[in-house]
Amino acid sequence: MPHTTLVWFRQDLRLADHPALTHAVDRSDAVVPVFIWAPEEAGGWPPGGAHRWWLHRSLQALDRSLRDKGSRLMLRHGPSLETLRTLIEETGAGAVCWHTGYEPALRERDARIRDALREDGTEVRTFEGRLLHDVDGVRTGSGGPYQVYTPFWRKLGGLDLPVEAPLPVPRMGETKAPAAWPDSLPVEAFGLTPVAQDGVDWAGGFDGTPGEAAAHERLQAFIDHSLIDYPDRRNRPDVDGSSRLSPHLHHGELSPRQVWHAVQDWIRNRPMKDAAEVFLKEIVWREFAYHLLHHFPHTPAEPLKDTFAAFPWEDDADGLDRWQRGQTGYPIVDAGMRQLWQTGWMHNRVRMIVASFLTKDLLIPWQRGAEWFWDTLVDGDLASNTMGWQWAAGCGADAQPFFRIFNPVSQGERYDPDGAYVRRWVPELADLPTNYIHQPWTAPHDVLRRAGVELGTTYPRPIVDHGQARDRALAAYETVRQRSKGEA
DNA sequence: AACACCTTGAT
DNA sequence: TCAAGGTGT
Repeated sequence: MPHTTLVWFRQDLRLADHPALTHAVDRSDAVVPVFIWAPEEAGGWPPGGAHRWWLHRSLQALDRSLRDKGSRLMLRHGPSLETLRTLIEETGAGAVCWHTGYEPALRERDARIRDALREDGTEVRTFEGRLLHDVDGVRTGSGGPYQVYTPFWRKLGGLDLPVEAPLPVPRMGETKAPAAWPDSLPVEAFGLTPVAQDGVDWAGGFDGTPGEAAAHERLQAFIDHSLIDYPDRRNRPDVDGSSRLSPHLHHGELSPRQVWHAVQDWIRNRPMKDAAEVFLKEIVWREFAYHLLHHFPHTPAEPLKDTFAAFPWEDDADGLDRWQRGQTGYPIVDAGMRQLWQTGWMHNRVRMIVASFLTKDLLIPWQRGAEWFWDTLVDGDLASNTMGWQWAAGCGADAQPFFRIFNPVSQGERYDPDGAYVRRWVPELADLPTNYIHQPWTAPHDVLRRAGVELGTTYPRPIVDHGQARDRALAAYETVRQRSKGEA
């Protein structure tokens, strides 16, 4: 039994259901929790701005929880291997443990660190703390990875997927503290909170409460009040029926095992399997995203379907800028992009609409959209972001067929029928009557005047005509479609 | 090898 | 009603 064990926290900023921490507490006299800030090791995907804002607060929350237990979180600035070695020397630790990561660059880094530490004579133990399934253990009949969701879901067992019970918070107590705590940086030293520019604080309106306690409150509130209506309300950005667990899951304040068991408990108490199944399928979509990232590690940058490597995308800098700023002239698109910028989060239905608009209406490469989301989402997750964008662009696993091009007007009318979502995020349109809220350019002059809207001045005219843009996208698709046929 | 199937749509 | 074509068994 090693005298002291380092627990290397990464995307698992919680105390409950933390196999690495539990192992360390069970198996050593002293436990030293550590978080290392080393963004340059992320292989071109360092945490984005909004993500860092969340991380800052989540680290504070974790440190508070640890202090309540007589422990504390050691904060250090990378590189990771050298930092761990320094901490081992300072604390006399004989072992290090952590949870497996799945981002390609971090996976390689972790393997290198594991080998180096073992050569030093340090015991290294890694645990599964992020997923419900074993990414190497789930294979198709022919031994390959899945590329279609439904067979993947069935293979896991659907609702009958066996999920181990989550672990309780380990009993730490003062007895597990080291004789002396090493030095730790203040979290402010990482510079994670965006600096206000021109008197405007970007993060001032960010949404959600980081930390393990808030994550559990959110989960319980969702199960108690929203789960039963989830199938109907999850697509409505105006009524907010989604779980909003994504940032908590991404940062590991909550584990998918905890979510799974909480929902299964809810099912047991009432015969409402269907609503729960729709939600748990979303949790398994997250598993699928990790399955894909693990087996196709090139996909954050390159399309999964290689015929799309030759797709005639257009690098339209002005179009990208207007999309990012929510100035496309399509209200549902602009509402989504402004919600994202102001709160660090966007409703999933709207994520699909804005992604379709960028890739189909503007023909801008999906990678530009993925990069923007990466920088602006508090839940930015390499696996989910990559899968989502490739799905929307039509070049990914189980993608929507390319010719399914979202119509931003009909999508707005269907999922924001009263225009409440648009009015909230595009306030310059707030006084427009509902029948014009999703297509202000069709409103008569006097209606616009009464609503205080002057197209081209207070709100932009559409930057593309959707009908023409749709034809252009289909023609562009035709070029790679012919190519793939010719090669076959 | 044949066959069923495939998250979220548009006209 | 239409829109391809691949995936997985």
